[in-house]
Amino acid sequence: MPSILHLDMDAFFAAVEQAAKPSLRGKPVIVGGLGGRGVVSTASYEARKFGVHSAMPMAQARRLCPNAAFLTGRFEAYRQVSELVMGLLRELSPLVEPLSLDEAFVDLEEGPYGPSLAAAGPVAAPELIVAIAADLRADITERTGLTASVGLATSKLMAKIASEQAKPDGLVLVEAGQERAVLATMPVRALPGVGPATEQVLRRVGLEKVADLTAAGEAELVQLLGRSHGLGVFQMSTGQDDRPVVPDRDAKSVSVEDTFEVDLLDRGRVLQEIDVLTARCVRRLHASGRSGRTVVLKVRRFDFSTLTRSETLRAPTDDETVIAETARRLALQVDITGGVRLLGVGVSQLADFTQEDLFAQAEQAERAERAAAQEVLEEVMAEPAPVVEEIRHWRPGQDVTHAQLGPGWVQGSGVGRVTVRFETPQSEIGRVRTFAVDDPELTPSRPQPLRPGMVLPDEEDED
DNA sequence: TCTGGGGTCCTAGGACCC
DNA sequence: TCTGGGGTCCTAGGACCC
Repeated sequence: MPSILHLDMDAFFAAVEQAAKPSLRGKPVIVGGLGGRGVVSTASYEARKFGVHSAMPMAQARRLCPNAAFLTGRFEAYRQVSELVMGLLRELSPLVEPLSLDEAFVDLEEGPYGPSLAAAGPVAAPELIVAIAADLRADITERTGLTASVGLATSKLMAKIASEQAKPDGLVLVEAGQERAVLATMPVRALPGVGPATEQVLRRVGLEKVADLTAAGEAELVQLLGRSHGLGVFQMSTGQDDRPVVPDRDAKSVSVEDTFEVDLLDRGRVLQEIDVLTARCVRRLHASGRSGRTVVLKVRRFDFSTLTRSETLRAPTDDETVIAETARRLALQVDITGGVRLLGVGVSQLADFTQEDLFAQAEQAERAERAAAQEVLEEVMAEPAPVVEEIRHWRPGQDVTHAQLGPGWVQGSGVGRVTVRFETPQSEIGRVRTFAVDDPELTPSRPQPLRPGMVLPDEEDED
């Protein structure tokens, strides 16, 4: 009996922007990194008509759809909506497994509708579950103004494939027993876990449709893709998937990274940026109340070649100094000739406690070991850090409030000016005004709720 | 047109231990 | 003495997902 639901919000980030900004409704909206090296995070359906899609370089998106609104992400707003939606899902079952801000699995069998579903029998159960899902979709739209697509099936695999088929703003049920028939004619890429590399391997031997995979058999797929992946792909091709819906999965790593507008050329700058990244990483670590034992440094060079260097400490830590020193030490092992495009700092092997003096002695010992390496660092770091000029910069899409004119959002800025449109989710299309970038009456602000009564999650969730 | 940021899982080799 | 076999940990890289 189908009891797994997969929910996917339609063009989520872009849809939140359109809900929040009346002037953008019905217009192409593109959310992503706006710098020279940015990529598209989400494109609204209006923008997709121009060929714009996720992960596309922003420069290309601008050429394809020059009249779109280009906005940076407002994750606080997305998180608000996400929490509301996840809350609605949890009313259907305790078994809710979020995959991202805009996607989740739900196992309805374990929720209040479970008994009715079990009792309904093969004919009535599908009708009941479709009714439940239809209510859910209506609920989401009423509470957020956004649309969601839903897939219903007997497994996570099929529910996810069904929701993909349902997009946008739809609902698809795969009835029990129909799994293989639904999959058979789909391209292999439709299977989650089959990406460009796997697709190529399969295509080389003439496997293009999911039915081809089943026909090829387990042994051949294992040969082509390795044991784990091969088995998985074969199982999926037959529509078999008994993975449970698992709520509250703990994160296994915390990491931050930054791509620079211009490649970093000297090691001093690299080390400096590592400190900045470490501070951000540690903030997130603290917020989650955890500590980690392995420190990972990621470096992407000018030619896009990417490498990682890691070091496992004797005990978990959440100490910024320890993590920064470890990451710096790792950085000294990397050849940066030609320039560094991206740096990342991460922590894995997370432990569930916040470190107090439990491991203080171990830390002491490590400090001693590090002293020598530190001396080397000091030399490299001898040059003074350039003063970062603290100019307030306004990013398109950002929420602001004007002391007289109230809430609005940044449409654009440049040559000392910032343009703001004064509108809110409930207002009419607002008017545009231009200010000096340092106008004291203009301040950044928190997102407006999409609906009057919409509950705001706690502020300190940060980052 | 040069390619984000946050993750997960898997593989494989070498160290190390019994 | 001329060569094991398994288990676990660490490190690095790659595929994939949203």
